[in-house]
Amino acid sequence: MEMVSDERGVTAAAGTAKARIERAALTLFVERSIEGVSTKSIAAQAGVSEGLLYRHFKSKSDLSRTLMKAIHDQLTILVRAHSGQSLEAAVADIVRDYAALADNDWPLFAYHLLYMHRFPNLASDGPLRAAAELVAFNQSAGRLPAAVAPDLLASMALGVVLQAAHGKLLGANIEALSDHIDMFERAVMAVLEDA
Amino acid sequence: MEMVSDERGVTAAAGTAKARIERAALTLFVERSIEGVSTKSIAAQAGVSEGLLYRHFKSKSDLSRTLMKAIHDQLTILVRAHSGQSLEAAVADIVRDYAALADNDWPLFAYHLLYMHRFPNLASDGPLRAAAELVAFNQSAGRLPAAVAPDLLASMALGVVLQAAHGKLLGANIEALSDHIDMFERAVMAVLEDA
DNA sequence: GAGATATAAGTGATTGATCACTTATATTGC
DNA sequence: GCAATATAAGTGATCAATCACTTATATCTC
Repeated sequence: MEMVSDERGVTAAAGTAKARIERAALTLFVERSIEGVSTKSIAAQAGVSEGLLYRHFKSKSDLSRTLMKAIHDQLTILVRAHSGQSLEAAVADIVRDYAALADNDWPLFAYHLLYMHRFPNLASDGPLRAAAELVAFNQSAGRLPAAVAPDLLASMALGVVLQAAHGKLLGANIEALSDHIDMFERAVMAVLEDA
Repeated sequence: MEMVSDERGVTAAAGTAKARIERAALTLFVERSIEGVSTKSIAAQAGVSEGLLYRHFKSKSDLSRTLMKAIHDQLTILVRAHSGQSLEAAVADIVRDYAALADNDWPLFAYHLLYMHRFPNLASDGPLRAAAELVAFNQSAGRLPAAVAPDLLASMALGVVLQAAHGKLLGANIEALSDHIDMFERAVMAVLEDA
């Protein structure tokens, strides 16, 4: 059973009813907010009955949490994957992978961008925490000024990329984030070193 | 009739039923999302009847839009107010005022941070647009590199501060944004000049 | 491998609760 | 005594979730 994580599915096998439900929910949640979307409309968009939704998820809240955990864990792994390199290389890789993920599955990325704050339980181990650890390591190695709290500095650095993504949400003329990764990398490094 | 914009009211006179409704709505919207809050619960939190809500606002949607326009316009004016100075001075003033507004009325600021994307009609004239114009002016004057799209660069610069605010929402150890304005200013300038 | 039995996938009608909003009535300040 | 301000009691619609039931797919027994 092939596991995918692209336009066709989040964690379930592509094409299955469960994957169609997840994709429909994701799209509608981003368009109209989580609470603003009914289980009936999710089922209609997925082309399944409303009852089936409850065979695969115990509640609408379970569905929304499952989707968030999928992208949240994906982003966390993405940040941690580049910890064993020089800071410049790590930042370049993380920025590139962030942009690629956003471009390859914008609804999933936008879902995390918009609604992560509704899942505070997940925040204790997420991409922000992973980035803060990367900052702290480079501070203790003397490669970054140690005066700033690591999680705050990580927030500011990530904010450069995330707010550009937010601009795309609001209709700014940004097609693909990947078109700007060199600039993002320079800006992130500038924040880390000059703040 | 005194107009206020602090913990006790957004645009209405302090202490009036209308102001209490606005403040209750704001608090609940930030806690539970706009669609996740009922008119009944807003009225209960404000200590008024549900019907009274409809004497002051024609709908729940009107109420949420009124609140958003209030903070949106306030932020726009804040950015435009500092356009006639040197770039360094403008950035310092804007960062200071942003942080002060966030600290003085966190629910109102958080409301803008969280739900602005649900009001795309307002985006054409907002703080992001005002910041983009400031960037464009400094680019044409040769004080900033002209290679980057102004709205994208403005997004990235604002993102430094806004993502720090987001960190506070997720429970990071940030008490007051105003405690970090010098660092924010340095980071914003670094993004603008090095990106 | 055929028949029997179990399990998973799927349906759509229905539930009580809650939704945004309205109407009829009361109270207030001048 | 009259507006303006407020309230409580409603309205039909829609909500998330569950229900009894059907169909398809395994798994087991011999």
